[in-house]
Amino acid sequence: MPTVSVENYLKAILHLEKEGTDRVSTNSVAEKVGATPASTSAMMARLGDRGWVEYERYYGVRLTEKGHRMAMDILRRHRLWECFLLDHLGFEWDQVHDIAEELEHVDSKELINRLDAFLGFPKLDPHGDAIPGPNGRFRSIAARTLLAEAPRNLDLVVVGVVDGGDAFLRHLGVLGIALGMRLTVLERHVFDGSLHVRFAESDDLQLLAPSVCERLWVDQSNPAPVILFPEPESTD
Amino acid sequence: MPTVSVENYLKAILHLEKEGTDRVSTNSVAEKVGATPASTSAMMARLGDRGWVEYERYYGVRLTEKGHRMAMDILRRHRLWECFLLDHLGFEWDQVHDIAEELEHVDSKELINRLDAFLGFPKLDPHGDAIPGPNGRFRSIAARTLLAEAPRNLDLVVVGVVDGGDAFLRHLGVLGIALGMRLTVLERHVFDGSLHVRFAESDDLQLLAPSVCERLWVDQSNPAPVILFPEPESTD
DNA sequence: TTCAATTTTTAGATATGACTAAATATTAGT
DNA sequence: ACTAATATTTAGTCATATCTAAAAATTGAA
Repeated sequence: MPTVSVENYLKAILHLEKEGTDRVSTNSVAEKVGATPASTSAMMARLGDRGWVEYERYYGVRLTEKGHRMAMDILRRHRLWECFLLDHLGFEWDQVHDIAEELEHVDSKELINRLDAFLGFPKLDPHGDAIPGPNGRFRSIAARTLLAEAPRNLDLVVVGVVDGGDAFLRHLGVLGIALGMRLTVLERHVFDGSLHVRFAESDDLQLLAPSVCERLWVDQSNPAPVILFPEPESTD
Repeated sequence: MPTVSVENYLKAILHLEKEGTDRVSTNSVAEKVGATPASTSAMMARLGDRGWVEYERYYGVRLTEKGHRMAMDILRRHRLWECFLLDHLGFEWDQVHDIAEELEHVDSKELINRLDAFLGFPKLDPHGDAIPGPNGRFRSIAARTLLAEAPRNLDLVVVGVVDGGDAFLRHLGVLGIALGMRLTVLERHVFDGSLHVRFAESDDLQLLAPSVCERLWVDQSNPAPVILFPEPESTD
């Protein structure tokens, strides 16, 4: 059973891995959790001993399967609590993060699964980020979603356009977007709903206007398998 | 800002003080929190240094005003979470305690006040125990409540009977209960709603049947002052 | 490819909170 | 009032998690 501190480090590593780097450096983790590199170095060694990360001195860490599951579970708890705080307690956007940061460490599978049900099994939190399911994987999004409504950090494929008119198709050409291209939503901007998107093939970053996002159908390019029965509780 | 451990000790001391003892012994606290007397001794000294208890070596502790407020606040958080778990997440009675025990340590006045509002400002938790208000005092119960519905651990007075018939009044005589007597509900038994009650004047313990509790009006004998505006946040 | 800059780790302290074992204070019983 | 039983504290360790300062490894630039 991990301590609060351990959970914070695992969460930080998960977030950094999502930013693309294969291995995560000690310094970047230190900065993320707000600790010194020295403390972080010690913690990385402990995480390695417990089998949550692969740690090679001087070369950073990578989450193991076990560590990844654990970090996804923390993310799940965090995002479900955010939903609750916003939808049911009437908190504002900017207030929820810190409180969810504390609630996420309350450890009870039963509690979180019931909270999930209470909230209606949401797929997205109020920031538009995907909420992992009880199996520690992101839930499949419905086949064919508008890009404007797709969760962040999922591998997506462009599968269609809403508006087949010439003007829009030409505009897509200008942007270099075509059917079948794979992409990931990195950031959803609150101001107007425009998206920062990374294209997998070219590794290009683009800012897409809402007018575009609302006219593109996307699907998951490697949907997680559907799990009918939850996995047995882990024993650690 | 107290640690989780400190909060657990304060809570234990509050509970033990409610059992009547003026000063609480180190061993009883140790047993309550599940630590050794040695660890507890060290903790009592720390709590004393921080001004949460008056601690005299070998003679036990007593909560200070500050410590009492803090402990009442923990109790408030615990009982509000219990309400939430039972009423909204569909937990069973016996499952809620352990989870509430974790949730109670999440420290955010804002969160708890909003949860309170979400739950409709309940006066009693599902065990029939009183829930402290945001000012750290038990809320006044409505003038004249049925004894059957009164919170535990409050100083009450018998102010009337529902059924003025001879048979009931004679029965009250047999039990030695009269108007004006002061009493406290110690325990509400889930089985049939019967109550263990302590009479203040005689210090007598009695088990009252539901048929009696449902026919007696009680009121608080020393109602807490009504606080219209919450106290300013404490600075420690 | 060598050496200076950067990153990361080690060494050595500190604080909290827990433990066991030993010492000491209080209390009850005669 | 004295002693045996009980309660409590002290002394000495340990584990976690943090820090600063110093040492060592890696990286990058000439």
